[in-house]
Amino acid sequence: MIKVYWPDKLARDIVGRKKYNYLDKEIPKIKKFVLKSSTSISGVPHIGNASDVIRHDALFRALNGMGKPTRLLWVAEDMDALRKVPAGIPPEFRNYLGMPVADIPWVDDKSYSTHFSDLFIESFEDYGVKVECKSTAKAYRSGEFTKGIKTIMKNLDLIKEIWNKSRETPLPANWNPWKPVCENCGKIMTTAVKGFDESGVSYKCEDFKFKEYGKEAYTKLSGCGYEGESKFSDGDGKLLWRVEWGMEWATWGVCFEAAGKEHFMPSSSFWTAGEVCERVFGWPEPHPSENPLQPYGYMTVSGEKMSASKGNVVATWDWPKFAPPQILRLIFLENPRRTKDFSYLKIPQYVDEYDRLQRVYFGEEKIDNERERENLKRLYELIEVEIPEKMPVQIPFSSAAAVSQIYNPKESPEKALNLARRVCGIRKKLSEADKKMILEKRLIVARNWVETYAPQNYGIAIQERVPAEIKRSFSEKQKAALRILCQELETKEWSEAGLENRIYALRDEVGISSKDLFQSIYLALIGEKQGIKAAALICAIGKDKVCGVLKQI
RNA sequence: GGGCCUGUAGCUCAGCUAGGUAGAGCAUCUGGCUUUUAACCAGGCGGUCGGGGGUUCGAUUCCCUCCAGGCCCGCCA
Repeated sequence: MIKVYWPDKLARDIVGRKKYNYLDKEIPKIKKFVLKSSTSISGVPHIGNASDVIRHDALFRALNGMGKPTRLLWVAEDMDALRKVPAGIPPEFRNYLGMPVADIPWVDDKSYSTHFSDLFIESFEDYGVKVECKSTAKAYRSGEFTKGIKTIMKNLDLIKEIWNKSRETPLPANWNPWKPVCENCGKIMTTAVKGFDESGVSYKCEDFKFKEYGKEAYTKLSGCGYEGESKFSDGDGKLLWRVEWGMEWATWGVCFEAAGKEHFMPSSSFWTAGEVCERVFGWPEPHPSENPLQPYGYMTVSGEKMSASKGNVVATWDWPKFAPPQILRLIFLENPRRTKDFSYLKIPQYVDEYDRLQRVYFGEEKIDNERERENLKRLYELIEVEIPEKMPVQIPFSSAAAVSQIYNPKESPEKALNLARRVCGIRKKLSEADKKMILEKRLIVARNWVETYAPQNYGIAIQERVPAEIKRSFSEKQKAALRILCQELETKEWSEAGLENRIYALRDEVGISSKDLFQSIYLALIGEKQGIKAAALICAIGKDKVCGVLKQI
């Protein structure tokens, strides 16, 4: 029996679901399975935001794999107000607090939210994610939600009954879930509804106090005092969250949407929205309850939640510059319910894991246990951006990092490629496609990683002074070889290839083993028993520095 | 104070929803590699499965409890 990877299992659960959860009836046959992922655009969309999209995409692939017609929606929650100016955004944006992010000007014709959501959407391609993009602001204003809003307004008593289940104080008699945008000042947080009928509400723009994320004190937002009316059919406003969520599901026919754990607390939004979805709209709430994916945990960086307002974020479009996008998919698809603490130093290890999965997939690495093998192959399919036709050439990330420091792949691509080939013992001739892949997907990426996130001189740190115990450990032959090497470096100009030949010849002249010779070179220069291509290393460090070290022997 | 999730080798994880004397990769270590010495090959080290109870012939797997970590607990989305 082959164990089914969680997206496949979840996909089967979704397809096999029979009944409503609040209504005693059967779910009609579903023609198209709609998955929804959404992101609130409070600032720079970061890799933590991508987790929701990537996990839904895995499920999307699983359903497609079952031959089920499926749509994957991604929704920008851009009718939501800006509640805090995130780190990295000019402080003047304080003036826009309380306005829908879709209405805040950026540069050119872009709004604050389209600026960020466009960048986010463009970056989806790097991760192999294809989605249909939606925006709540557009949906409200284009009339896409008008029918849903009307249904809500016809069923206010029922909605109050549902919502009151999770409240201590019941909603007041004149309560209405519509939140208008102030026609005068453009804020949505400051509008207080004063009355309503079946076509709209009347409101006054009043001062509003709220807590900014991470702050104890209340922030006061000034209302402009304007009194006006907001018609539901104009869509210049939004429904309160719990109601909005349920209405979205019904409007778009959503079968599944995972969300962060805060939505799944008892009496939290998922449950209210679900009941609204079924009892008000008659659409089955998206596959709820315990499942392998939800509620999912967030990504933390050194123990802190990654969030736009804290500023400890990596933008989704920056990640591929220093790590393969498949790695991010891997991190999010493994153990999805667990909170992930991330560190840049773990990247080489994750890349090794990815490479291994690729080898297993192409049968280059044998896994005896059939179940495990199938599992790993499936995981590879789900994390790969585009599955290659045949097994690609692999360069371990740590080797790539070392090579990229000796020859900067951006400045001398041919030299870096050559060295990488020799370091990794690749004999076959590389095709142009191989070269491009190794250069762009590995060497340049590794170099960026080293420059930005890795310890200085990752792997090729030359030691200024040779420690006494290392000197003492050298045999007479080793010392002799190093002295000769030093002398010849000083008196002659060497090419890398020439130097390599000379080192091997030296081995025979002095009469020591390759191991002893190479070990002494590496121990003297970098304090390690092994190292990368001695000749290349010496050339990269420069003969002056090398001789400075070797003279100490 | 309450709720939910998580806790398996140094690291990342599998196994746990049909309970049967602990698994993988990476790292580390050892050996091999006479122009592939950070590649590659062979091998070793490494965990009383967070602690304690219980059910059972037998529990990492089921139940209870404690501990630790994460997240959440607003007429915010």
